[in-house]
Amino acid sequence: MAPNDLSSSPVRQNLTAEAWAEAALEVMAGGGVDAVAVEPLARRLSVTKGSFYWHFPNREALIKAALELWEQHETVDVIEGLEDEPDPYQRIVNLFKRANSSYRAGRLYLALAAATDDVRVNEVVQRVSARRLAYLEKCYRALGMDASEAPLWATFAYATFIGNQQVHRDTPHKFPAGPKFREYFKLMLRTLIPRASVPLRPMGSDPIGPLAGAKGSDPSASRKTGSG
Amino acid sequence: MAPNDLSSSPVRQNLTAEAWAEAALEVMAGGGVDAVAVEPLARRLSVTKGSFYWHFPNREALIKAALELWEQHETVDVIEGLEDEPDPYQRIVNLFKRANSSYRAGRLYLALAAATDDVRVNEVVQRVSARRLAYLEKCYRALGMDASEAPLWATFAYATFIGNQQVHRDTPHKFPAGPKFREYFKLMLRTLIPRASVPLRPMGSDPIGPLAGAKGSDPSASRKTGSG
DNA sequence: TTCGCTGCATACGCTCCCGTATGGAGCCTT
DNA sequence: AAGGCTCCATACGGGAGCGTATGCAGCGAA
Repeated sequence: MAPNDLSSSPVRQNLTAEAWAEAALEVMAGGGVDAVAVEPLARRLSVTKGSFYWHFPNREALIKAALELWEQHETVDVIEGLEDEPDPYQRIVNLFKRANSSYRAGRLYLALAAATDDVRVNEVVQRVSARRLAYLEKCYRALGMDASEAPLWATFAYATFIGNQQVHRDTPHKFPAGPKFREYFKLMLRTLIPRASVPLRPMGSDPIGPLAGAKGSDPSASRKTGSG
Repeated sequence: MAPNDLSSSPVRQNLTAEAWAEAALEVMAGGGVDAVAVEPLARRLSVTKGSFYWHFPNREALIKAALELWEQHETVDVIEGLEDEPDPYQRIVNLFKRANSSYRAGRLYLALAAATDDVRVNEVVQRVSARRLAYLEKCYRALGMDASEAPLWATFAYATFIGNQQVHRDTPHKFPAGPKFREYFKLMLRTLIPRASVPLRPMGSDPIGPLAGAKGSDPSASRKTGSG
């Protein structure tokens, strides 16, 4: 007996706490931490508050869980996937590619970082930002820079990462798209990765690659690609 | 209960609508547009809602007025003060100095730009951002760049402006301060203003100047200023 | 079948905020 | 001094969201 098909029937959803946290991150990307409300989130998930208060003691716990989930996404998924690359130059290139491809993740960071008043958010954002900066500094040191130069270049490069996401979000039609983006990308690489001091690798041709997110991230890129 | 003992204290404040808008911008810098609430704002100004609804028809009008005030601050005060400088190189330098000095204004921009959901805010932010980009592009063209190069360099430089504010806010203790900031500043100038193509002016020594905001903007900078 | 646990629904009181209505004190005019 | 205008206080109704209490269906175990 009991041939209950849980997969097709919407009766039993069995929402996990992580599903609530993911949904919280979703709305955080649009309105920041203050946008996380229990009842609207429950409506969004087609349940009621009763479900929420079973998984979480209160709204505060949801925010905490969401931030922890975000920090884990940012560190484990992003940084750890880059350690394989042995060439420090290519590591920075990969960082650039990631920074410009994950449009949604960038929006989440910007939305979270904007909550200046919230102490909980600030701590997480600070850790994430500091980790990125430290990783970039390590890359620049691997390129041959000393301890006084590397932090400056790391800050410079990271500021450009973040700033690109900001400009891309604030004025999408002004941000380089399509072939112009490839030009822009190469310009940033030439400028932000000085290889004059210690030329570890020649790298003459094109180190960029397919640029996965450069097309799908900007919808406006399709209308003005008539440059042949 | 007729005689109120408020006679000695400032009974008559005569709050203007602009004062309300300024106060709204104040809280926007910390929590974005959603943080603008009438009653808390009234308590902040030591009045009641009765005052607010005399100057504004509703909360929406306050937000509209605050955004208009902000846009005016951003365009009139910031851009117009730079047109005097004839040298395009020095104009960009001045832009850098402003971007790194007005810490509070930077926070306001970041907080406003984070409200992705709000259409009213997006329009204003887009105009402000586009104006800055256009101005920077004009500067680069004045340096001798053609119409294909200048937008890329303008975007590059502007992204670095914004990114610096973001990094400075998110990880203040990691951002270069004091003498390191001067180094960082010169590094950005060298990198972001290519003068190799058309050297309009020699500019040998130090074009930076006092850097007014570099000290007061970062509280952590006071502990490492061992030169005085 | 009965029991007990899980996962969620329903209902309620509370707080905060918005917007309106109304009154009233101060000041200015005539 | 009497009326009118300005600016704000007070009081009220309504809605949205938080947290709690309680009910209730499903499912496994005995």
